[in-house]
Amino acid sequence: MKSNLYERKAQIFKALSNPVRLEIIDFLADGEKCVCEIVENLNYEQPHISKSLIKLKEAGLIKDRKEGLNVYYSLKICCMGDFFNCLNKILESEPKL
Amino acid sequence: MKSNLYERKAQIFKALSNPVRLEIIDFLADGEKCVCEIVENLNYEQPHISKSLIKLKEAGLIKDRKEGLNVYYSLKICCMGDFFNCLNKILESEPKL
DNA sequence: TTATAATATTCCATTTTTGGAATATTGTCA
DNA sequence: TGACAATATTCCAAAAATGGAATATTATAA
Repeated sequence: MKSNLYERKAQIFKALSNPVRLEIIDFLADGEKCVCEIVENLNYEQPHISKSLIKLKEAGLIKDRKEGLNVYYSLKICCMGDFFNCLNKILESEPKL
Repeated sequence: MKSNLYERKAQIFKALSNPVRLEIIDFLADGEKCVCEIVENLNYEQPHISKSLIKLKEAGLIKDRKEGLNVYYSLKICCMGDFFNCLNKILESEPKL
């Protein structure tokens, strides 16, 4: 396996290594959302959300679709759900958080 | 879902967000290895490997077992393999790396 | 054209990560 | 005990991430 493949994977995990971005991913698991919906539902400033979305998109984890003034984001990687479910199970049974 | 659960998950992804640590995880997928084997097989300085292992251990991704002078590390999270396989498939079919 | 709503970008100070180099710790054996 | 092998720790400067605040861009509608 090539070194740049590790770099690429590291980029994906780096995009996921932030609580705000994880919360966004979780929210998008419900289906496509526009930025305004994300801003309304999660409690962060709009520029913060916007920057987070861009980082997730650069990593290839989400994709966007423009429609008029709105930009809709949705998940792009299918296997994320399984991994997150597994992590959740492990974390729920963790002795101390 | 609680905020500290996102923090905890972010910690896990942060531990995975580095090419050297991903290479170590890959090497450990083969089974338990001592630090010396890891140092011999991957081309990094021993202190670098040691620090990487500790970060992975703190995140709860690997565990260690001491035996004499040696310390053996092994993977602790089962579902990682599936997710990595899925990521590999996606990355292999990516237009440009 | 102008105002406005939705989203993105820039700037910036603070914190965190990174990886190299030197050194410390620990266990074993003679 | 003393030497040595395996591993961990500390120190440090450079690089990157973080998140707040202000501002810019873009599309639409009046």
